[in-house]
Amino acid sequence: MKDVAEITGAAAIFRVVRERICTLELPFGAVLREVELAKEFGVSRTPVRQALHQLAAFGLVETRNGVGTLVTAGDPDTLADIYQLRIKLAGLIGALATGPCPPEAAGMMRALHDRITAVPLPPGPRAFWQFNEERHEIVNALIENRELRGLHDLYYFKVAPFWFALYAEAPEREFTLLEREVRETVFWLEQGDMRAVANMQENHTAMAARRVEAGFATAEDEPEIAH
Amino acid sequence: MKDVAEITGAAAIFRVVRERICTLELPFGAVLREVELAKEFGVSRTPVRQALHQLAAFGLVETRNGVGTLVTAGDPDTLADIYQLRIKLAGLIGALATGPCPPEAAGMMRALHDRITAVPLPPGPRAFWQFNEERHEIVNALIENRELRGLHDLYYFKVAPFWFALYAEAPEREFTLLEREVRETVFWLEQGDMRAVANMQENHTAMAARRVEAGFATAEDEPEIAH
DNA sequence: TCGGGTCAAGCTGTATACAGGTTGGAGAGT
DNA sequence: ACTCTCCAACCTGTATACAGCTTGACCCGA
Repeated sequence: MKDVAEITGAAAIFRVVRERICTLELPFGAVLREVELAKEFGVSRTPVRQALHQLAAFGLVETRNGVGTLVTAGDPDTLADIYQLRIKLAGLIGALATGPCPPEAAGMMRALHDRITAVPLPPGPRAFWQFNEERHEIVNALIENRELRGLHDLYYFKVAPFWFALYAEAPEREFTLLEREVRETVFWLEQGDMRAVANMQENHTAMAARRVEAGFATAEDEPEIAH
Repeated sequence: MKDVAEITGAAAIFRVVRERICTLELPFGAVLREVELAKEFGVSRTPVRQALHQLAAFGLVETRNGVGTLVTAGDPDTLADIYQLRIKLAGLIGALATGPCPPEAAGMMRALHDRITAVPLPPGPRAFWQFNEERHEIVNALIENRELRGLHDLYYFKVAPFWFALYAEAPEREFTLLEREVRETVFWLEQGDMRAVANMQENHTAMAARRVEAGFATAEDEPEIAH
């Protein structure tokens, strides 16, 4: 009756809404109404509320009584805090790594790289997002410490909307950087050096942080639309 | 009508249940029933469910359909992962510290130390818990990075039940160690050295991890009750 | 005596009805 | 033309009713 891989109500809604936020399909400040989502997913408000509350607990949305659920717009300070921590978390991947990385990861990452280089330039935002999503999942699965794995995943989605916004500014630059990151990751995975993979993640995250913060600063200087 | 400091329904229930778990008032495997909590707090099941789902998202409880909500019993591997990460998070406090610590923190910690040394030995588990809770809150408030602050707080409650179990084994030892930790913290806070405070936190957390894991190992060796 | 099937009690998951809060606009007064 | 007031529409928060699942006890048969 149902799809094989279908997840139970609230979790599915959680994922879908999270992806919409991360891909800016729901931009900062967008309002989510429980009844609309309930209709869309064919359920009552109850599971929808569950998903939204969980998103709120993770800081991606903010619920206001009588108004709705708003996609959280990060101020520059918060953004800096998030990226600072995310960089350190990437470093911890190496610090908490005990052995060499499993060999199948290199193959998966190489397959991803092949698909990235095969795609006609420039790919659409959707393809760009999915490439990075896949990269993230492969790397994330390598983290042995379950708690760190959860945190690394959590903060990936927390910075994702800011990072994804860069693609609209400079698609070819961001795509080139993604290809480079995947290529370097393939190299170190084939060496089996988990520490190096982590260091590289740390570097690329730090670079992304600088680009995002620079973009944020210029965006702040621009006059507001319809002010 | 209501208490001044009263928090809105679900958040209050969340805190109360969390504290009960951390103080082992609700031991591992204990079942929570929504209707019971609803009666106790004088609300319907709805806010109770909200609180329990949030606790589940943080890994402190586990909800099973048709059964109830069970307090999560950590296996040794999970416990090791949690402590490993918590130690690293303590280290990050120093790594992300930018300036000297605010002077009022030293005064608060010293006042706490005075109360600890003034209490007749040995204090009850409740007093022991509250002393540590207060120590944690003072230190946690010093963390500048909001994200790290949230994580440090989260993992404090995640290891709390395991750590608190040590008190039943050796109250005087644990109390002495707590007094020592607070005393050392006062010293470094008065020096204004945030890095040193963080290093000390890291060391004390690592020591606690060893004691907890040792206690866990012996507990595993013992025959199960009513096996 | 033991093993298996059945069922009822009790729990969580979901849907719906109601209460409380917020907001934007209509309309009267200046 | 402007401002203030008020209110109706709409949204979330809460309570309650119903559906589905789990489990342990009871009972029957071998």
